[in-house]
Amino acid sequence: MPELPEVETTRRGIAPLINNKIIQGIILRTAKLRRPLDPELTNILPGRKIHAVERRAKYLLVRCDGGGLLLHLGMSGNLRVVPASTTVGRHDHVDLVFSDGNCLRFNDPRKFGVLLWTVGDPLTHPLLAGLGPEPLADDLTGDYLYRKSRSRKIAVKPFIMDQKLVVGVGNIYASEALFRAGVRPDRPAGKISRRSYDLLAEEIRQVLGEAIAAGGTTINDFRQNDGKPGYFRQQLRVYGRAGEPCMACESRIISQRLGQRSTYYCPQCQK
DNA sequence: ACGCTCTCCTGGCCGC
DNA sequence: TGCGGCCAGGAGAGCG
Repeated sequence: MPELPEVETTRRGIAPLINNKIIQGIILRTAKLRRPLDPELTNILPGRKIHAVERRAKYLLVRCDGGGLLLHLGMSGNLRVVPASTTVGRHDHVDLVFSDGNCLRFNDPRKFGVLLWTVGDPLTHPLLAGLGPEPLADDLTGDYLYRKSRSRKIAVKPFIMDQKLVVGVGNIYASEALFRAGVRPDRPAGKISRRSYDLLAEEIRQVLGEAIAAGGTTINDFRQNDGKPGYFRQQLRVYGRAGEPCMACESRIISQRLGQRSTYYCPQCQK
């Protein structure tokens, strides 16, 4: 589900609803997400106040007194703020309960999510240590991608999805950005020109920005905090469109398996 | 270091 | 209607 735009959409949805709230308790209904949930959370959290909800890569950072919660939505995670008395549904694994009677409810069918407490600044956690630059900041440039890619044989699509290179580009937006930049996803990263990387860096920023503006992309179950889907799906040009005509040239969109992930591209527009 | 595969988990869909 | 197989928005682990 969530790539950077969906995580950012989630952040913007919940931040005003949980900022400055006091945590009264936490309810853990499963022992284990991608990492085991620490039962100590029930002792650590009560009484702490939330100061900010930030995002780094696809992680959400909920800053509190003395530390912060690090949250990753995995493939299928979803966060909503609801009254704590709301009926618990299937896969509602965690409630962060506030003293105002509401709770932040974490639902994750596939249990690929992560939730853990970090002492001090959550940005210093090892999970975040090796991450690449934020694509929406100015530090993602064509020059950077070009330099990092020299002598790399990996296909450019899995290359730009590597969070150590640049964060936030997942399977949907990787295909979309490569289409917009006119680059075939299976080309070796090291063989792509500086000019193409300039374009690609720009298109990554562009497509992520547009997706955030649309509230993210809903394929199956992603929901914004108000329960509405993300509307960017209508603007996808290649993802999920195998066999359909290219919006630019009418060629049939091709689907190909690359690094175990479905990839979509136009054989005419992308070279 | 790099490139590749497997793995965690559940649900939905497709074909038989 | 049931069942097996495959696929799904992520990413860490382990292998050669």
